[in-house]
Amino acid sequence: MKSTKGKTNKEEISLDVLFELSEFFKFFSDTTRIRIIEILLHGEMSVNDIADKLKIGQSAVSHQLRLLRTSHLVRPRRDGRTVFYALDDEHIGLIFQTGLNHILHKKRALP
Amino acid sequence: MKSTKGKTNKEEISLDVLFELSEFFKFFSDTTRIRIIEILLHGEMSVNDIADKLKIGQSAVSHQLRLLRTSHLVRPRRDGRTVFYALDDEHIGLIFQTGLNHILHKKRALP
DNA sequence: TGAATATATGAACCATTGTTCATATATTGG
DNA sequence: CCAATATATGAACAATGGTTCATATATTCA
Repeated sequence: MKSTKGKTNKEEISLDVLFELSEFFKFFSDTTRIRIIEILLHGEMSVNDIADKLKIGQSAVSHQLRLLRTSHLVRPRRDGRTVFYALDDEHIGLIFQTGLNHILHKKRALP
Repeated sequence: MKSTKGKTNKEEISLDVLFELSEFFKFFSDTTRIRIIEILLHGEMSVNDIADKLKIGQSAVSHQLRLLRTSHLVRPRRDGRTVFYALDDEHIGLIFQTGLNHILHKKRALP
């Protein structure tokens, strides 16, 4: 058998892919980053505005944005001296929402 | 307005929930843990068998399992001296698969 | 009960990571 | 060009996290 695309299957998942997968989830596993992601789900925003909104340093935000940018989760758009960041990956919202649903369902004790 | 359950909405998400969400994604953000989770997606398995299969120490596996058990992601079942672990949360498969699909799509350059 | 086997746990250790501080780079308006 | 503003970046630091080692606990079988 070769490939049963989609759905849950019992095929072997390579170590490489599992590693990438854990690396991918890492982006969502930090409070600052997930707050940034949540903000960007509503639309693009400048670095300073993000920092102000989260009440954390500009540098911290910039460092995290670099991480996300390097991995193509966010995309910068320069307008004059301000840089606006937006989500660069359509799947991010889905991952975020899937996790969020889990948390909320658990909280409300809904199976 | 009170609550628009489900789907994507633009309601405020509390800091607490965002924190919990990042904590939840943390379980998937380590190679060892995600490999354990992947194994358990196929069904329950004993601690030693997991360690053997992953070729890592029994202690390391046990430590990670405790973490997952404490957070109710896995559930132990004792049979004699061996303890079998199984996934204890129906949403785990969904999260895993959602992330996996993202990785695979990205790899195959399918938008 | 005592040896053997399976799992759990605590402490120590090293690596990773997120923040801060200082500073560099970039852009605009005067 | 110069001052002001916005963002980026490197180094240092503290905290967190995952593994290992040694040992404890639990269970079965002879």
